Amino acid sequence: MGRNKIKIEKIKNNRLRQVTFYKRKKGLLKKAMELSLLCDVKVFLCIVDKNDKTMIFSSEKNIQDLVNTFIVPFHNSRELFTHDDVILLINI
Amino acid sequence: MGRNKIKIEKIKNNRLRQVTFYKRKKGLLKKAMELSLLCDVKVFLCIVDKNDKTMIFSSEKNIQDLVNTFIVPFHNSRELFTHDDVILLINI
DNA sequence: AACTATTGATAACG
DNA sequence: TCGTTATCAATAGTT
Repeated sequence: MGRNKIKIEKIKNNRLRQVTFYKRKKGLLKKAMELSLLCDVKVFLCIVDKNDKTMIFSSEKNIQDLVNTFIVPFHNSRELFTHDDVILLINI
Repeated sequence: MGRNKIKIEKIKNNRLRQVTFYKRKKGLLKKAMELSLLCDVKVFLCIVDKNDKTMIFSSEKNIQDLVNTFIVPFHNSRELFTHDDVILLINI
């Protein structure tokens, strides 16, 4: 989308990559929130940039709920996707 | 988007909610993958539905990287957003 | 599961 | 980091 279509690979230009990060992070955050509200599911999103600045979205307000829901079951989860898995799933 | 604009609140019709979940989960997964690739950042996404079925996307393939990156720093993260925070941020 | 009309997200620019 | 705009992408309702 936008003025041109871009390839999904690391954006080499530093400034451009930062701008895209700023915008898409916001977009992803919004989508995560919408999914949890619309579909009444729990969503946890964590983004870590190169400076180790960490951004977390959690649909669970209570910190203990958060740990119980997302951290504990993590070790025995049923679906774990990598980049390649997503590409297969989305049929790009 | 789509044929109509919808309110961001729990979809009451069960079948419709399931269909929307299927579509939007896929969309969110794609956006998460794209962000991590385009901007070279680490992304971790976890969705838990009402049946406790858990879906995880992680940009980190190595399980230890995953734990080090997303689980350990979680307890001292700098930005933690709730639904309301996102609404303020996105200016809906 | 497909289709498609329509809204939403965003690449380039400022 | 943020606003604007042209354009592509995601998806709500339909079939």
